[in-house]
Amino acid sequence: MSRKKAPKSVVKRLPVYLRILDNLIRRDVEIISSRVLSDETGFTAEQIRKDLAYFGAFGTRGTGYNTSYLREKLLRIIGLDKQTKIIVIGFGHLGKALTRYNMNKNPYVKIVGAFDNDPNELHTDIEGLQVYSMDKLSEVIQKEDVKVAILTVPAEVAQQVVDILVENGITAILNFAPTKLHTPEGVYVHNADLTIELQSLIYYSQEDEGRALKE
Amino acid sequence: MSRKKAPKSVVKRLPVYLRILDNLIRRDVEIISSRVLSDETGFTAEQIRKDLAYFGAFGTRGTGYNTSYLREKLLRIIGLDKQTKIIVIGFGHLGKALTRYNMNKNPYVKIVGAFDNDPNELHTDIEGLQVYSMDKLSEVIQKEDVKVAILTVPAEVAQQVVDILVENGITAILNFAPTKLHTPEGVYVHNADLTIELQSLIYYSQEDEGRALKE
DNA sequence: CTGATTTTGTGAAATGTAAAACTATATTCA
DNA sequence: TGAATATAGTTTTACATTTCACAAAATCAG
Repeated sequence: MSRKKAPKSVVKRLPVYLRILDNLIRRDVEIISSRVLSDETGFTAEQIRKDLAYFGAFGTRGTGYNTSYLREKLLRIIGLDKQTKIIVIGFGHLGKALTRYNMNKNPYVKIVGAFDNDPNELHTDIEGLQVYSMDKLSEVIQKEDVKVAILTVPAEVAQQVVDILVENGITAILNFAPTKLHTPEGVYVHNADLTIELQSLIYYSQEDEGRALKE
Repeated sequence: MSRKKAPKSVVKRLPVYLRILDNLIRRDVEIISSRVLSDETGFTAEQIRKDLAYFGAFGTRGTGYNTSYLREKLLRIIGLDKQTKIIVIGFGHLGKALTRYNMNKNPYVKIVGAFDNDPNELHTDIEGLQVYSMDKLSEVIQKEDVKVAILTVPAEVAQQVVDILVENGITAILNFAPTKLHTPEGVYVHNADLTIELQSLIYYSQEDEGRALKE
């Protein structure tokens, strides 16, 4: 039976389920119900079951889900069953912090290179990390067959860098540059614009949301 | 005439409009149509008009929007007409990078303090920034009357820190800790979980999204 | 000044997403 | 063994958001 394409909102929840499963397995929990997953994640049990149903039937009625089995399935669905190669472009403070973060906390990905224009940034104290000058970008992407890039360059040069990325086969970009990127069909961009996150947060920080009303 | 509460999706777009307006004003553009705003933002013109309609009628039919006027209105709606005080909790690499980023790029906010447990992190080369030990948290929040916090502490201590934040009147949290936070009604949490962003990106990086289908 | 044009603002329709209700299947225990 | 219980999977309903279509208002051309 054929299923519909999973909406973005569903895909965003899969890594949350995965993380919870990792925690449960570490605590030797073998079976978990959608009800308990609901408590752990904050999503409703119905939603969790529905989300998983986009990809198959992984549970046992009357019992629940086997944590290890469901984890394996999720890894495969998300695409983490094989290690994903990633590059970081823009190696300022943010780029460095993100690189460190992922190398320490994210076993499913491997950062195969960082890139910066500024020669001062071309050496690093991060162990096992190759830092290249920007003109090595095409070469490394092709040689390592990289599909995913994290972008932390200044807004002014972001589009120009993205054009190179796309040209060399990058298909997904996590964009921290505060600008809209233009990409062809088939290249997925997720904007992680910290200024926008913060500003929308400030909206909600004000008790007087009544300013949104007029009479 | 009374308007409905603006949905989250609308609030998330307001800062995008604001950024475009800032750029236009810098280029001395005085009038802008929803059509051109659409080109700049990637959102449809209808959506932009509808978004703005949640808060009032700011344009002139037949002409468009006055950039300076709309900017003033948006600043007021978002809550950026007065400078917002912010604290950063967790002053590791990510906390430092975010602090620097906001101090350099975000004129609408002021970071009034950073906090960390580790004494090594309590001095900084960031000019004009106060770094405190964690036990000063309550005191500073109350003295400065802070409402917004950026959280970059380890997952294990995140909830415990959040409890202190809430207790002292913080109403909005930008959470980078990879864990679900429990907060009372009225406290807004935005999760900026970089691992989850990256993993959902990897899902889309795979040409074969057909794995989402079964036959 | 009048008709054509532009562009906003808004009610209605369509779409997408989440929640609820229901059905099917497995387990447990008397 | 079989009734009661638990829980996944599916269908239906409700809700939220976006898109569409058009009326209202301003501008412009002659």
